[in-house]
Amino acid sequence: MNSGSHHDKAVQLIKECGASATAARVQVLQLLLATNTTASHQALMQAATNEAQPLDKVTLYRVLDWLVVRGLAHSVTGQDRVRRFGVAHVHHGHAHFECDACGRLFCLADCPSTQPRTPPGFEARHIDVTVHGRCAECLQASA
Amino acid sequence: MNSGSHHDKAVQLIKECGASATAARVQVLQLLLATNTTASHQALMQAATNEAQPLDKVTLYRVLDWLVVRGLAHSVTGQDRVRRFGVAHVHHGHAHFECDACGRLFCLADCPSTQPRTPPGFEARHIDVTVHGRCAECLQASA
DNA sequence: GCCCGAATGCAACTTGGTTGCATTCGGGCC
DNA sequence: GGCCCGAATGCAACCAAGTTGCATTCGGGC
Repeated sequence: MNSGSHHDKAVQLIKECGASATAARVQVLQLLLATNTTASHQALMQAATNEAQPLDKVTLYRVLDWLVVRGLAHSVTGQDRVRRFGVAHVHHGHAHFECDACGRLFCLADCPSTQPRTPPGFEARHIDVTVHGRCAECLQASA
Repeated sequence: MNSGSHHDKAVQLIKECGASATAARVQVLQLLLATNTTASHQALMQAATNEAQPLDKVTLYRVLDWLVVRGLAHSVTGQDRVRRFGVAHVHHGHAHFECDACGRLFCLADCPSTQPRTPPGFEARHIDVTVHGRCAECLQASA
């Protein structure tokens, strides 16, 4: 994991929003860039602590909110009621894979999903597709 | 709302599981039958209280769990981290509509959605489609 | 009527998340 | 360089959803 380049990338992305790249923002975005799935608040706290850069849970919540509002991150709520965050890529028909065993969420390549009919009077904004099952890791672990 | 028939229907459904139709179970299932969308734990508590049949929150959680396990109800977690429950119908490709304004979940008729490719080593069990937008009520309210 | 397991109710607790407020940071201005 | 002001941070207290442990009650079989 090339954390140096993630650091630079993070700073760049934040600067592009016209905001100052504070330590907390850079750190969180860097952690998100370093994961290829999505990370829960808890996991991010842990990761920050492991890097000897512990950050306040409130700051983390606020930074995550900020990143989501700015469109740099996106959040998804799993069946376990836990929100998970990932870096945002431009995506349409964005699908997720949720592992029923470990609860982690993975982003899937875009999929050509047809929109179901909505009842009359309802306005559809976007459609969210989640595939449930077991991730490779959990499958191996249980084998 | 014909609550008498809902009561009988509830008793019947529970009996069909070979379980005793206790007051709490009948009441909760009856409430679920009476709603055509889904109801949160909180809404059910409120409804029970309104009917002068208040029930303990723990009992409600346990009854809901029981109903889900027995296949009489199903639960869905919304973006607001709140689980909502509805009566279960047999459905494949079952889609939901989640109102971004009021957070309520509606069941949509089955939809012919194509399953996205999963990464190698992943096992897909089922696919969950949720349409986001505004429900008729919230649209009217904001107009 | 008695017994036993299942169902219920209460209280205490855990977890994910929020709010309020005081402090610190950092960048523009003199 | 020093000052000022708003934004960002950190702490503590709080809240809501959900869970756990345990004592009590219900209800059906004997």
